[in-house]
Amino acid sequence: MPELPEVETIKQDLAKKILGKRITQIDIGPPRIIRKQGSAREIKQAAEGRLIKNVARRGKFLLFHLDSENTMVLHLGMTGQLLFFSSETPPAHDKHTHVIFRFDDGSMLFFRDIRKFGQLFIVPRNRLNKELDLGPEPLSSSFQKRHLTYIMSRTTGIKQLLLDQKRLAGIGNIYADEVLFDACIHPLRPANSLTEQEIEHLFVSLQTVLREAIELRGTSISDYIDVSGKKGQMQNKHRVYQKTGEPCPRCSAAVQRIKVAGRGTHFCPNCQRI
DNA sequence: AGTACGCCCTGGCCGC
DNA sequence: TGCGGCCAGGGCGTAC
Repeated sequence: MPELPEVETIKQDLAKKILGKRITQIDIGPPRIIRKQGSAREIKQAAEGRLIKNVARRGKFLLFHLDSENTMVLHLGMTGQLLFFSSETPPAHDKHTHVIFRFDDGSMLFFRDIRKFGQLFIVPRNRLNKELDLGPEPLSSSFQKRHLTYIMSRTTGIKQLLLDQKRLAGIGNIYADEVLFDACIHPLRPANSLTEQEIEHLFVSLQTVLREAIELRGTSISDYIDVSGKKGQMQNKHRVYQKTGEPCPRCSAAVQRIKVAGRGTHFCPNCQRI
């Protein structure tokens, strides 16, 4: 599932490929990738003929700033993929390809999404923050420990809080488990029960785990691939996610799996005490 | 306002 | 071998 590191990898690759190009045509298939925020016609109307001025990321959202007052926003959901094809490489387009962006140099961008949890919509740039309604970026240079302390000042379980995009942007199920393991914090701990040292540790773990994941170009467990179709390597560095029963790399205790907020949650019962 | 839960969707896996 | 049933989960709508 694409989380912050995967979307960041896609963003960086995509910027090199489509920055400054003009969208000549957008073909949108029948599935409801389009949902509420605007019909297919509205998206075509707003984006066709426009230049890609910038490719950015906010949380798990990809942002395509157009040469107008609008930004085209894409969320990859659980199984979304963006595949770039230069004009020389004829693409293999299948039943899971829901949107095709064509550019003025003949290149194309395919949006595939098996489970159709993805979203595509247009937002006027001045309403973007309000529409997305996201917490701070954990890797932003302006994100400081005191911000994390503030986020943690509630009784909600720590994992549930990390997954709440309104509190902190970009963390999904995989990195929530990996970050909490790195910080030696039990996923069910009430957020406001963390000590100063634990918040410090969590703050550092957020940076290290997410940065390493970006360096390794993300986690490819189920469907994630980059814009060239290549897998990331971070799954090889996972220490607890989907390692139920395997020895903890720190203490060799068996990794446990529980359900938290409806999500499979993996942790070391010895290193991460309640 | 905060929280809990069902729903969307498909492929993969399990058991019979 | 085939097939029904269940599971994975990000985000949103609904209920409390």
